[in-house]
Amino acid sequence: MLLTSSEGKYLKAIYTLSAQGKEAVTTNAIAAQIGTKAASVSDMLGKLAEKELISYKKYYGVTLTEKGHKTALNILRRHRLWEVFLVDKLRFHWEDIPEIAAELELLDHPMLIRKLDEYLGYPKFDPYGDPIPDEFGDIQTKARVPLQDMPLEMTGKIAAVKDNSAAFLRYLDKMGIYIGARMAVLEKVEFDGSLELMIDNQRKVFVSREVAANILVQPL
Amino acid sequence: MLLTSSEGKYLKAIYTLSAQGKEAVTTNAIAAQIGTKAASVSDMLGKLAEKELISYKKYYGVTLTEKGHKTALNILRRHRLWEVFLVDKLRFHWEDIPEIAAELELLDHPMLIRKLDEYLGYPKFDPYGDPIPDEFGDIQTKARVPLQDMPLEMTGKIAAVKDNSAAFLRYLDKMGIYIGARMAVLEKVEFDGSLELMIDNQRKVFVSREVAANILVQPL
DNA sequence: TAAATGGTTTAGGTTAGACTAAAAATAGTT
DNA sequence: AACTATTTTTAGTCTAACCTAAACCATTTA
Repeated sequence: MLLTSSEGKYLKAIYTLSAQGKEAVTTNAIAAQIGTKAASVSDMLGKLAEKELISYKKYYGVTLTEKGHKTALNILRRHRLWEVFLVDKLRFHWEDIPEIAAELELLDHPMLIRKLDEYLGYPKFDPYGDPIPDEFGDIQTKARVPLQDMPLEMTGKIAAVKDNSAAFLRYLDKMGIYIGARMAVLEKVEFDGSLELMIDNQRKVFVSREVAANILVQPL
Repeated sequence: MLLTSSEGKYLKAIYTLSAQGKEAVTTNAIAAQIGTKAASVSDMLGKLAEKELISYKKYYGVTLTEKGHKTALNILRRHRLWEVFLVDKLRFHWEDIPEIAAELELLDHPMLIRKLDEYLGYPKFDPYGDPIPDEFGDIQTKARVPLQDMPLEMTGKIAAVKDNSAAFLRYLDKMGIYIGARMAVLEKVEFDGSLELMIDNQRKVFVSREVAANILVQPL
């Protein structure tokens, strides 16, 4: 089963969107996600359904089939492995990598990916803390709690961010918040939902409710 | 100036072919090189001429313009840097890499290539011994002599191969001939042009005239 | 329940890159 | 100088992926 790179783009978009809400993914949502028009999406959905990668009921959105799901996970695996490469080896800053990884992920060479994986030391999470599926599409999940829901005093590790935008990531950098950092919630401010954190047992940091909503913590 | 990946493919082919013979490159030669039909090549030549990447006189073949030459060298630079990555870092065998590098070279991210170059330690030659152009298109050349022309007893280093086919490379591997190996010509057999070599001051090896014709040596 | 609204699909058109078949130009041979 | 063989170009199709505009469907609102 050969995929065009465009088909891959659609599968990834559908995967991402259905990971968010549980419902069938709508045409417009896909169009917005990949920056194209709804009409083009309808076109492509027909082709993907033809190949049995999605199940598609006209006017009622799409869901991935088993086959489509596997394929999407494989693309995601490639994407996230390249992201690790870019950050760990080439020393890219994490705000710059999604664009490049989006192109690298299109290369479908199983041997290349297997060797890359080995070379990187079989990483389980990408630089944003998102899990990297293995060859079989299995994902290793860790228990994760939104930062807002962490009880006071409980320690944890920053596990992932929900928002990968450059602006947000730059902000986190400036605050010294990074994936893997130790942290604890020192105080919750009632009236605006902001939090005071202790990072690495060293630095105290204030974050707003909006920021906290985009950070996931792995309790320790 | 944005290039489609197909245009890049043509420029590289034209570059390669004009590096061989000095004449203008013919339509058929390009078609053979990139595995397409002459009619398709004619089409594309028109477009490349439009962009002033080649100078194109109908029925008389093409040559690269200054601009086209620069562009081709940049693609070649990407290709060869990725080849180094595949062999040095991912431990690919050299027969497997041209196919993968041909896809990686299509990614045009100056920053990516700059960081890759740095990460690889600014290599000057790819795994086949071919020189890697720098950012400005400058190529570092070493004095090189076809193996057949090496005088008896003179020592040298295997510098490059002219034939990158998997079959040839596999053969060299089996004979223990690799880029960088020390060698000297022990004897030249008159009637068939074959040579007896000493490799690494340890092993004696016989190679045919055909094989010798595809090996370049850097005299020491 | 009928109309308005908004999301979705269809219809038809565009572009890039390939193809085949046919026409045209070049080069070689008498 | 004309004829032939070969190479190259042109002309006309095809497909994938996109687009716009128009039609269509489902749902919400009056």
